[in-house]
Amino acid sequence: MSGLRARQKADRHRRIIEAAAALFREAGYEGAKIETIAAQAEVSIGTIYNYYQNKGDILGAIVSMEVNEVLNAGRGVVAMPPANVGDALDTLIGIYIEHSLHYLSKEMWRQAMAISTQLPDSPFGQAYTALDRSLTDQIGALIARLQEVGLARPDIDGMALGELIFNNMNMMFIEFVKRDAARIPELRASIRRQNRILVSAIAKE
Amino acid sequence: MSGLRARQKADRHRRIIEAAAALFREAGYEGAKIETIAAQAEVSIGTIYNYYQNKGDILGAIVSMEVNEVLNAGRGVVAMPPANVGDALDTLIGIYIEHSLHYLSKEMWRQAMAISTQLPDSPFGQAYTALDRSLTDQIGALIARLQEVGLARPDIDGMALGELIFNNMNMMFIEFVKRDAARIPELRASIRRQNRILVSAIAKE
DNA sequence: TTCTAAAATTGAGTCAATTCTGTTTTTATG
DNA sequence: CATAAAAACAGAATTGACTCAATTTTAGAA
Repeated sequence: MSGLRARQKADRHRRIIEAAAALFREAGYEGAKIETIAAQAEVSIGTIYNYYQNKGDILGAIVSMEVNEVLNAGRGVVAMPPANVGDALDTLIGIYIEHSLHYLSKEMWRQAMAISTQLPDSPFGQAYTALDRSLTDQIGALIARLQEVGLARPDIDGMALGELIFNNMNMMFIEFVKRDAARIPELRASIRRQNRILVSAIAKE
Repeated sequence: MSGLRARQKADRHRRIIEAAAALFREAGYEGAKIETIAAQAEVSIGTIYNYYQNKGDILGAIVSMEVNEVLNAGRGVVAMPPANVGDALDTLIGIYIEHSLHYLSKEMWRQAMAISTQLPDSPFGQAYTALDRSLTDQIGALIARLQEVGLARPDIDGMALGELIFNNMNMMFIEFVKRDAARIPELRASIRRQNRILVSAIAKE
């Protein structure tokens, strides 16, 4: 029985997120004042803090939506991977990266990453760590799949390899969002170059 | 002719850093108020901001000292590496990690990392990126050294491999400082496990 | 020694996130 | 319905990083 209270709650959540997302994009995370978000969402400052522990958690909610979309898109690749290790990795990573700036600007990513290390125990901090874990697992699942279909050597520690690939990709992505001038094609090329070492070590000849 | 002014300047720098380092350790980065640092260092708030652009830059100065020490210690390993690829990497990385909590608490690391992604163009942001680069280069130099002495295959892209190893280590370290309960031996073991994949791919049989 | 411009210091004031407390709204109960 | 407890709201007050205009100190020329 979704009462009035529950409906109003969902509605306010939505309004706050929409107002924040718009403002973050327009004015940047730092430039967006809670006061303005509150006005835009037609709630008071106090209410925002009733819904989110701090400004970072609002951004966190937006980031989570983005990453979950990416994870969904990745499932397709794991289910039917391209027919060689190099392309399979490149395709999956490509999905992650190409998607990354859909809803979030680089500045928003920088803030999100910063908050997740700064406050690892806040709701968003924990959520972000979980999202990273999911991405790592998805890469691990791809490796496992490639081993199943006989494209990758079965004696490789798939889990460790998944972590290695994710960690490298993630660091490269962090450097990418840190430089506004950095471009996606160059990022992908760098990651491919590094993965080549791994690919040659694990692909069945 | 180091005049009075230059001497006072150096002295104030030192006092600010010492006061800040003590307070960051005691009260944590967030818990340390600029006001308190100023009082402890016997300068005014304004003076602190004359010496450092913001609170993060003070922490940055401390982090830089730490990392530079680590880089120095690493030089020895690169000059005379252990006689196989696995041990060589483990020794160098061991130096980095074992040193890491000498002056800096995990909380201080978290803040430093956060600031470096949040404000990549601030003095500290740029310095931090440069330090990462130096560490990457040092790992690259170790690989090159191992190739020279015939322990590693010469056809490997040493630069790309250095980045890969650093990026993975760094992400593992980030996760390490995010969890207060995480311990150094487990961190080293995880990194070793991941590097094993690489070692088997690049060591000359 | 005296004087002046440049450099450095000072701390009260500004700004924006977050907290806190009193008020209003909703729900459940008789 | 009436009402009391619980939940949510509002916005003024607090807090702490950072700024800036006024003041003090230093360097070095006359």
